[in-house]
Amino acid sequence: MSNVFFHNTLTRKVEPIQPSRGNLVGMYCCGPTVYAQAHIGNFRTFLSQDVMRRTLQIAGLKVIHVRNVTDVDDKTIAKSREEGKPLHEVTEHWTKVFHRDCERFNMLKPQIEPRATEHIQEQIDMISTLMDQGHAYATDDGSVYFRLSSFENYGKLSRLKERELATSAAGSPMNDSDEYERDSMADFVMWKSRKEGDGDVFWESPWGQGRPGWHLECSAMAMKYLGSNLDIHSGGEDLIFPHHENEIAQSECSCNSQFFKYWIHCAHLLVEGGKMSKRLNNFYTVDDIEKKGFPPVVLRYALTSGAYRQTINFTMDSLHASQSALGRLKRFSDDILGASGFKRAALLKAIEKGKHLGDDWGVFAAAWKKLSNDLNIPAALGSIFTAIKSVRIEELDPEAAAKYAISYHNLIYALGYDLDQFIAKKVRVDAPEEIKKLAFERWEARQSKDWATSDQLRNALQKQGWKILDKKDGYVLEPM
RNA sequence: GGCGUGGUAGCCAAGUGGUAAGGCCGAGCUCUGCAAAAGCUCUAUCGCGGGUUCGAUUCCCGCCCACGCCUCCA
Repeated sequence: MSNVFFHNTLTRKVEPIQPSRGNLVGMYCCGPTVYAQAHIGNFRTFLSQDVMRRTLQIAGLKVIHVRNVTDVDDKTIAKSREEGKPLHEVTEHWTKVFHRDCERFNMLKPQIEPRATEHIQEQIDMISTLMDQGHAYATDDGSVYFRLSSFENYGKLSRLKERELATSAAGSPMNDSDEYERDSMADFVMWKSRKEGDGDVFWESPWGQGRPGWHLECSAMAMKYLGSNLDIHSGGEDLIFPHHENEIAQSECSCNSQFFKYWIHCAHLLVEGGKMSKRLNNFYTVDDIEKKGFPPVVLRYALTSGAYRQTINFTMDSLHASQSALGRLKRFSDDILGASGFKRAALLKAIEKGKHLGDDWGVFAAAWKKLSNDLNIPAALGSIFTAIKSVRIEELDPEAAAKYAISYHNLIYALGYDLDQFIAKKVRVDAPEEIKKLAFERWEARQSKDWATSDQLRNALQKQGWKILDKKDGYVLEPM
């Protein structure tokens, strides 16, 4: 039994994570649809999953992380037609952008990143199995639907009753659609027959040309890569219904056993109090935030510092607050590393390689307890700041400092903050010669105790956007 | 209409049946030639009205407000 607890949507309870095989945890995350750059709301979820994985790792578990790339669906096809480019060209491009963004966020790479278009056969096979069992049926146009009435457990995740499905959302396209000949309005599509709008995007199947429905890819790929480690499945809360519900239906019918034990869902992100939308001009990507002067690590802090099951409200204020708070975390890191003789990169590498602490958390025990209890990051951060305040670094010998450094950096690793990126932001801008010259002149004036000249030069520098920080034996220039 | 979440200090945000973590901002102090930076200290009675209880912010009932979902969506 591990000492990590997560909230399971299936049971609506916080449960200890118990892998199905040894200490190996299979974790499947619904990944991006690659038709545009992922926005910060998408990343809120991906970052939570990253912290989840890191936390499991720190707890001593080995995680197999699978995150799919949806590279064929209505949106990707629409985009490719709009741009007049082949589908794979569009999806390749946005996949690369996604990977670059993940890297800048310091996210761990999933060991496996399967793409929908590379698993068409697996998906067709799954449909065939379901057809054979009577769980699916083909329509005259060559589409295949899942027969909802054939799966009595349908709705167990979202707790929707089947009859609510057909009657809810009055006036929605689902209800007045007469395009499909389904047995029941709630039946969902697994194979979509080729339409004119699909262009040259289609595959051959026993039911004719077409393409897989969206829900199918996750079922097929999760089974393929985590067949015997169906532990954690996670995604945004909007996926609970219908996506995950449909995945469960397909998968459990096709293999006759439980499809994933723990379902973990991340709440959405609001921007300035409302839903993010292009129309309101509050639709941000990492690039947008960086252009405003905040490195990805600051954005990471802002996006993860709320509890993952709670809606968070993203604002510019929250970025400023994140930056200041992160500064404190970084300074403690610098100081404790200095006292212990460790180097940050090397220490984090060792932690990543599996040198986890066990129970020896010292003053950081409370923080770890909160983090491992359903990823209560805000509470964990609170404990970290309290702990930091209690440590008198100047009184520590290197051995004691090393203990603090190790436990502290285990938490930093779990939270995934790239503190070096934070430093880099300040140093990134090298001062122009002219500014350096002024600063040097000021330093000389100070040396000769010419305070008037010194203050005058400091003002001049400030006017040009440069802050000067005096040190014991010199000074540092910072852009303001 | 159905489902759900939330209303805690200027802002953000944890939490608990016994008189409220933390962060940001602000103020004061220390340091400094003065500043800046940094460090330390300080700042709430938990939407409203009832009820249960020795005692509720935390449990129950009602109300008000905000937001989200029910169609594609992290």
